[in-house]
Amino acid sequence: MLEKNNKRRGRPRVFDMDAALDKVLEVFWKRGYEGASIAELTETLGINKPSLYAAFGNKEELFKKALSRYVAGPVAFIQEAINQPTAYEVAQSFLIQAAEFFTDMKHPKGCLIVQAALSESADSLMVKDLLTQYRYSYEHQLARRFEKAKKEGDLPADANAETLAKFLSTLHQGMSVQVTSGASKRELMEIVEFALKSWPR
Amino acid sequence: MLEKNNKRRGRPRVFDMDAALDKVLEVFWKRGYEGASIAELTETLGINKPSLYAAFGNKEELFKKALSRYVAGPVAFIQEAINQPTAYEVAQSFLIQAAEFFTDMKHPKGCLIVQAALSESADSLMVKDLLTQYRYSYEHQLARRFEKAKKEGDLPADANAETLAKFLSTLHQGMSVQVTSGASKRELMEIVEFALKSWPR
DNA sequence: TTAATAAAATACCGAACGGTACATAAATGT
DNA sequence: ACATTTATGTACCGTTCGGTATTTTATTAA
Repeated sequence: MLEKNNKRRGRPRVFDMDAALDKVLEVFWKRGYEGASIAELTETLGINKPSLYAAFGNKEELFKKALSRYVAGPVAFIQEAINQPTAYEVAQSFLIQAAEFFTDMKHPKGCLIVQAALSESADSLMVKDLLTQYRYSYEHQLARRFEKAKKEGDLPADANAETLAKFLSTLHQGMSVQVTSGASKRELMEIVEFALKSWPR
Repeated sequence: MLEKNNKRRGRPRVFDMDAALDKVLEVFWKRGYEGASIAELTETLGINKPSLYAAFGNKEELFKKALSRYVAGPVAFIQEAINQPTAYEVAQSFLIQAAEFFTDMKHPKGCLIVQAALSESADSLMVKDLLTQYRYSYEHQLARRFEKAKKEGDLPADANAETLAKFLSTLHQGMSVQVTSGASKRELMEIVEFALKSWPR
């Protein structure tokens, strides 16, 4: 097994890169991509700009690295939802966990992937498109899961897997907006409960 | 009746203020509050910065004036929805018109009030809070309408008017995000149709 | 002990940001 | 004709933006 290389040559880095990326993620999460300034990021980390650029590249690369930690960490609950045994439980798990996640006070409210870059602007175009792809990717995973459910018989044959997935995505994205407007976990749960009433089974 | 005062003293303004505000609105709509720069606004209007500031005040006041035109114009469809005779038709009208509005190619996609200022940042804080109030106000109008529907009997007595209103708001806000990701009118309509299946009546 | 390496801190770059001082031009009131 | 009023164009304000050149410092390899 590979041992961590503690004997790197040159002056040792004074900050931990993974911990730094988690802090960076929080700033992007709160401020959005364009709203997060390099100055705020470096102040948060307690380092100078050249150190930031040397370690992570420019702002866009930095965002992508923080985003990778986001999808590998906080958002992993989506896989748990998809692995539920029935379509109904998939939907229920997805929405309930989203409601809990969005209102968890251990991190900024709402979803980074939904809110970090919604508007059209010249220099955030790549980031906006990247986040759009992520949203579509999650939606597509849900759709495939519901296709499987149709074959397994826990969704009626006439159910539209893509519409069901898009409905969940839309509700998820709306909940992310709601929570930035101050909606509570309890309120989100009531929405979820109502939304699941129309679920076909 | 008051006649339009065509004989104002001093050098006449070279642009029409209402038409200018409509153009300003489009820019804020596309770019968001912070993403819309004074430079882009003045270039769009074909005027210089001092003219803009003299006519409308600073960026925040300018946004508020453009927002007033937004709520008086494009978003007036909400009143039409609220005036429908039954709760179900209110919900149906609200969502269908939102789907049409969001995908209308005559103006930027999505909803200004939902997307213009979602992130937390120092100088857009007032605007963010203002838009949050607007969102809450619309939601509250829906809730009151559904309370009325309960009294009139076209909603069951055990229906929760606030939850129904919040559900519609959430879906509306999610649809606004969906459309900036490229969702079509047809896709939105399928979501709407599905969402209305669970409507109590 | 010295060379090589890599990260640190300082200081700076041009461009864009929101906003304004000031002189000028075009209209009306007297 | 002339003062008054109001909008215009130019030129500028200080600040912040993302990003970097350069020097210094701390470590390892030889």
